[in-house]
Amino acid sequence: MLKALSEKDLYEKIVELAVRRGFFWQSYEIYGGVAGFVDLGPLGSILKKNIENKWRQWFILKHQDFIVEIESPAIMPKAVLEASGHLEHFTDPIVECLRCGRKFRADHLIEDAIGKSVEGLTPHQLTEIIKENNIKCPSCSGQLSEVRTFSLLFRTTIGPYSENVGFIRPEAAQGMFVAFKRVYDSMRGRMPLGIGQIGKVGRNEISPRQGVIRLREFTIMEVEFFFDPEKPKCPFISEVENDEIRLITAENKLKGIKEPITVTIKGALEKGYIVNEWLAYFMALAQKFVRELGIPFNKQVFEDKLPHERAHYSSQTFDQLVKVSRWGWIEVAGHSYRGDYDLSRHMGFSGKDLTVYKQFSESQEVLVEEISLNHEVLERSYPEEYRKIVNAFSKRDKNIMLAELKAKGYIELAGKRLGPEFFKIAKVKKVVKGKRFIPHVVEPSFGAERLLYATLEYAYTVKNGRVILRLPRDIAPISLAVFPLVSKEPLVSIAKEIYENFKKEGLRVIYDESGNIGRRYARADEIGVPLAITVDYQTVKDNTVTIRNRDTWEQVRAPIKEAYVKIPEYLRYRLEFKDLGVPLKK
RNA sequence: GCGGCGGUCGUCUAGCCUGGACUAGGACGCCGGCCUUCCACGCCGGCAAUCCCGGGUUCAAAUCCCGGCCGCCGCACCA
Repeated sequence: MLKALSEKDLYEKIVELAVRRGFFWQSYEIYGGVAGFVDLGPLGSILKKNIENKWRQWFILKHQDFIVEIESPAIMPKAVLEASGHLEHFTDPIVECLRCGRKFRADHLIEDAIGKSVEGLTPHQLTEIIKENNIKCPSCSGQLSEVRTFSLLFRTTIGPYSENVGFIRPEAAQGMFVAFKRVYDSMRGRMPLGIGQIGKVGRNEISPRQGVIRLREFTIMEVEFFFDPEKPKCPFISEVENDEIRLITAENKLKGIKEPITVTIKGALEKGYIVNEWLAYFMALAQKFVRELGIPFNKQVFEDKLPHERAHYSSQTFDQLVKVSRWGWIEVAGHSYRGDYDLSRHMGFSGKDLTVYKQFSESQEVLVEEISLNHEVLERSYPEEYRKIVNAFSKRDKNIMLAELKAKGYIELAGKRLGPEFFKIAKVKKVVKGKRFIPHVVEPSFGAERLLYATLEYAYTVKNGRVILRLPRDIAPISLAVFPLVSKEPLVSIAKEIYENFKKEGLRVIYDESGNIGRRYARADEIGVPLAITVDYQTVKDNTVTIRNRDTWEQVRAPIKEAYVKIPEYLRYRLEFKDLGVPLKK
């Protein structure tokens, strides 16, 4: 234990390197810092953009005819988060012990004490239950405070009126649900349709203490994928069906088994471990994407979340976990089946039609839910407003009213909130040429900063006492270093010219002539520059340079002209190092 | 938010217990120069810390005391 405390762990080494070389550091340092916020430095911001671009390749560009990217605001009006359920569910009821000061989740505490579910009760009701049952602090038996709520949402106000409350979004998803109809229309009614977004989100964590791993403001990369629930098949599943993934199944978790099983995507679908093909497809892509960041398959696992562990909107969620040194398995992505929860809620709360229409090839008989008024109950309860209500009902869209009833538990007509008892819902057979439906949604959602950290951790290696960041060469923030062997003419001029030419090719390049060649290689290795070109005296004679491999320290010699063409190919993994030139004898 | 421990150049650290000789020392790094024909070489010079912030005790505070901030560990929390 003492040894563990005195020796630096990998996390500390990464943080030290990150701070020193400009990947990331704690924000607001000169004012003492604030927990849960980081700045990305010059190298970190490039690395993050490269990770984002790789995500883009895997999730957007690969499917660009039907998955598109948008940007929506980080600040949301209250109404959106009311509809999404975050205002209600993103809040924890908390009680404090008046004696020892410990804080507890009030609902958990009560459920433990009286063995009954108290889900959905107000803080006031919870306080009453605590009093009635004389529940005390489980730690010191002290008196408990009133129950209050702690919201993980960052609150602000919009404009000059303080009653106009807004929040920083806790996920990018809601912006995409709210904009669904616009995107759907601009994509000319494409179904299935994916909407992706990369953006900052905020969650006001109570006590984030895991550096870059647990942030109050971070970047999410997510796709909301909308499809017809009657056509849940993914046409690309054959591309990935033989891929193996490691799954911690719900079944095994309930038995207390936390070891993952290895199954093919096909097997996981057949056995019902994964409920939907699209979800499975995105999980397969997710695994490959993370693999390309340098995190091997056997350091990744998907954990099926049990109902009580899932977010309010989800009917199945897999956490995608990767192994890191200090904290073990951390979640880098969530893969959720959100069903029609979000669109239904927004339809009910906004009163806007968010269904899509599909036409049948020929008329079909379908079962349709139809809502009508329960006139008897209505007339008895509201004899005076009866006619007004009937009138209002007749003017409204019946599908939207159905959604409103499901989302809110009531429909507002002529100023009255009418619960389900005022309506009749019948399933009727109809012969129609098409129908409207609410798309279902599957969501792969990644945390960019966690991926960035994990990427650094897997890249970090030590060779001969020197640090080498073995970043995948297509995401390394700097692609190439150019050095004169010694800082003398004409080597310097030649090296600078080569440096300029690579910059013109659009590469991120560094030029360095300080110190000696060994030191320059070492500095480049430490920030993960995959290749280094060195101009030596032979360059003066025959226009060849040496190219050095960061990972092996091997060198090849090649004509400069060839290097301009081949190095970009190497960086895209289209060439291997040996293809760059002839091996150099030591 | 509670409890324990900690916070000194960019990084790692010496000093703190036992207040004064500290103008806060070193190493690495970084910058400039010399040297150098391939892996943190050598030499010279330089940059860099009002010792986390604020208050107190004292003739005197990096050092002792109190509060705050931040970090680590444990508890709680983590849709």
